[in-house]
Amino acid sequence: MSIRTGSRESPEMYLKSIYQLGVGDAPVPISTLSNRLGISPVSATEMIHRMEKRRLVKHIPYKGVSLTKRGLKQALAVLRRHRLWERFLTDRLGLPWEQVHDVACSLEHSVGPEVTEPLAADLGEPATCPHGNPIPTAEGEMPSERGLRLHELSAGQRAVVDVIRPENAEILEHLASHGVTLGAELELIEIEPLDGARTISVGSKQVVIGKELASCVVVHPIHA
Amino acid sequence: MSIRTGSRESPEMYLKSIYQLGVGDAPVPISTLSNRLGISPVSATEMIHRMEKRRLVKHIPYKGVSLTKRGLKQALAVLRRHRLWERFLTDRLGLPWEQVHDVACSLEHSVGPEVTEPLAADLGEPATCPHGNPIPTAEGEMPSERGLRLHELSAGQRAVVDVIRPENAEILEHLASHGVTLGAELELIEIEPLDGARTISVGSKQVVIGKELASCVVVHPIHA
DNA sequence: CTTAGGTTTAAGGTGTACCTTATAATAACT
DNA sequence: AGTTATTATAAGGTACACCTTAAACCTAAG
Repeated sequence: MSIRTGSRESPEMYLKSIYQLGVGDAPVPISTLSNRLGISPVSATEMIHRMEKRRLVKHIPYKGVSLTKRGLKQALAVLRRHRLWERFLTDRLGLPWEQVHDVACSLEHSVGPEVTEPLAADLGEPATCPHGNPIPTAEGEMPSERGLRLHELSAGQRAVVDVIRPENAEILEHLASHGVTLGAELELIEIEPLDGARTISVGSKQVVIGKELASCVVVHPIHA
Repeated sequence: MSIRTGSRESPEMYLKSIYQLGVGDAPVPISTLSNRLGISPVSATEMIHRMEKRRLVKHIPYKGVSLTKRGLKQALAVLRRHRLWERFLTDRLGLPWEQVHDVACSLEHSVGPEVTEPLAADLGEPATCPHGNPIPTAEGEMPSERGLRLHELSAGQRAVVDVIRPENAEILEHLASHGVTLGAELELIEIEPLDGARTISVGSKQVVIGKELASCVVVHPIHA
């Protein structure tokens, strides 16, 4: 009847964020991190120090943070749990696409492999979360997830939507309302000068989305 | 991307324990509570004070704690989540009977009705947890759970096991290894003097279990 | 009615995870 | 090289949930 959960909650969020913000092996600036987590830079620095003592991250002053081998392993484990729970919530409970992310965020810290592995089995060892992101393997391998971003397309190119990231309810709803959903086929019509907003055609409609938003959409090009 | 879970974890454990330790409307002594939770009486008193401010419990000094209407409602909600997760873990993931309690203990604090109600639906609105305990309704009603305890039987009486409580892995495993499982039919053979250990026959075997342990087993008598 | 034992309050501490304000150090740009 | 902006550290605080030790208090039992 122990009561302690041993608040591994926050550090896990840091790990996940560092992993997701990291491009290649470049260290993630603490400001970027604190920004994403909605935490003051000072507090984030403190936390990073604590995590460094536990050998989860390496901090290069004035450069940023990167994950150690241990940290990476743990980050991928959290990510796996997160995405499996998302699948569970949509596939088994029928919760809507846009809502599952937040719920999965609280579930991901609550259980270990003794639950997530049977869960993965029950779900049929899915390869991706409902938003199309790949699920790390139980062994801690991340399937390559390099795709083209919508804003990297050039005018006239056709492509299919693979992933939408980050899994923010607002973003997901907005894109969905414009017809940009997983598997949707689209064509890039025009790139606006200055702002770089993209005009794309989806189905029979034409919609305009900003460059930032476009960069949330991962696609693979198809031959027109 | 909020990071705060708003540690409702511990208070919820207190609520659950108070509910489960409470017999009728008698207040639960803080020592009993602190004992169950493995926490010092001083700390428990502190927590009770905090919870009193939030109008979750009423503390009568030197008597004990009882739940307010709000506290009761919340306790039953936690219990519902707990027992639904237990069902999920056994029915859907095939985890063993004796292990699901601890896992459910961490899951029960992570999600609200937006998840547990669809979960209940998916599980077929079960009425009891895998250990036989009744699941409170979504409206916060607790189905009556008064049964006879094994130690209340007299020699010669036959009965069927309905519930085992508390859901402690050690207890569950020990009883199971003696053939005392849900639905098992048993007969009380003899009550040992002084200690009050019970000799019972289960299946074709005779086993002896202590009085304390016997009180964990809820049964309903049958006509021999 | 007194006293032993359980209960409560008080006082001081720990560790985690956040906050603000202010100062120091560095990097990067002109 | 000097200034600016970012980044880090220092100092002091809050809140939660636990801890110990010690003193005050009540209750119930002899």
